Amino acid sequence: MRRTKSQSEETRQRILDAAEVVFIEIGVSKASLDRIAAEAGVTRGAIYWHFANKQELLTAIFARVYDLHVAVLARSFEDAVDPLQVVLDWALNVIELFGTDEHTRMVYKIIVTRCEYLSEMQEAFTLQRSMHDTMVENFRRAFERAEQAGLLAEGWTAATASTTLHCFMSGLLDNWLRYDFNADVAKNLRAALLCLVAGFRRNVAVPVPSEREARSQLA
Amino acid sequence: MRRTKSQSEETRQRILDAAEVVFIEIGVSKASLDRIAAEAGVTRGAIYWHFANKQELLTAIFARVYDLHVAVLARSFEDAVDPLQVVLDWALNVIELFGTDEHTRMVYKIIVTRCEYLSEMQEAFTLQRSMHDTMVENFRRAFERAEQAGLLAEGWTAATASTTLHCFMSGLLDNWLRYDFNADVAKNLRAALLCLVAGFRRNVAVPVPSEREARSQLA
DNA sequence: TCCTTTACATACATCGATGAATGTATATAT
DNA sequence: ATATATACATTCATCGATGTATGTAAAGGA
Repeated sequence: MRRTKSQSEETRQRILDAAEVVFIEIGVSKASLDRIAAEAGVTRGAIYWHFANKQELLTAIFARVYDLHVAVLARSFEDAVDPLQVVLDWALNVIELFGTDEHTRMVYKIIVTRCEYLSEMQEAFTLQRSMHDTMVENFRRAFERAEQAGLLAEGWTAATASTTLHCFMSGLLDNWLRYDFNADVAKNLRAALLCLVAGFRRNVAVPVPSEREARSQLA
Repeated sequence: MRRTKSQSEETRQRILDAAEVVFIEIGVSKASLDRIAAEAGVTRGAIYWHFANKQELLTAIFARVYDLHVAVLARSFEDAVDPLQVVLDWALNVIELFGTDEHTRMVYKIIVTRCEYLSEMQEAFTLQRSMHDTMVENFRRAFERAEQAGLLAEGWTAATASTTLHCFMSGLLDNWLRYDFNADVAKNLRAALLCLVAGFRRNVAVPVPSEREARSQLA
């Protein structure tokens, strides 16, 4: 029995949901389209109707969260007065994105721990690359502005501060997704981030902002 | 023609080398034993003689660097006077391990980017787990000692400092292996680490130690 | 109303990889 | 010197997964 257009879109979404689940469960390489179809309550025929192959299915999973993803990454970066505050806000935004959206978490968990990072997958990894590249570029620009404005604490340069925060964020996400952090750990991570960024700032007495303050400045 | 014992061991090592190369090249899941055998200049028969299957071959690759790995991780941690210096030294040791030993780099690159991190692989991931767990535990203990000794700078707690450094190191290694850092980047990473750890210390004027100083204290 | 297209399900052919079975020449123990 | 275990190479059977081809019932346009 043929479905209506909206039913078809439902089927497509169910397939994507099922693929996420199965990929997480047994990894991308071992996940057969048959297994994914069973999880979605359809047959392989349905999958081949909506997607050319497993590769395209994987790409589609990533594409589904891409817009939300880009929206967070692209938040204003140039016009703000205090570059260190901007950097902090941006990092908090990323953490909040991962804390809020389960699809984002599942997709990144798949990228980080459930598939192999090969050049042939280039297209599928656009999501991860854009995230990484945006992070590196944003941090570099902001910390250079901070350095020129004399905002950086003794010892730090734009390069070292940028590298430090970038590695911190990468490791944070990697650990989060690899070991399934709970809410407590996430809270601790935010606290650590606040300390870290505060430490970049010159002449701070006890400047660690409370989380409420930090979040109010996001609004 | 049957080989002598030492020849046999040579063959085994050649298979392990070949497996590393092929795993890096096309990923663990797509790597067939046939391809690995060809790379090693033997047939699948030789591989099945030395290893039960691909899984065991993977485990053997990891086991080959395990001793070196453990030796670095286990370096003295309790008896040193300055816990922050201990933490720095330990982190520098890890960086040096990865900078020096190519097998370690390849093995970790395989773990991070060329295979799927599933529970069934538990045994194979002992290496990575021990590294991670040791890191977390060592950092936690050292920073707690530092906190009790009043060594931590304003704003930092043992928990946040430990988390920060742990995430930094995870992200550092992840980026290193994922994007094949060159020597320049590695130098920048060491500089960033020195700044970061210096920032953990209370009442520092401009205490960022030169790299030479830091390394001399390792000896 | 009829025709075409859609949205799948079903059936089929193929292929690569695995693992086991077997073959074989030689090192090594006795 | 002979026997046996070793260190592979070769062959074979099997199996799961893929992709395609075909079937089909209903949706939607004319």
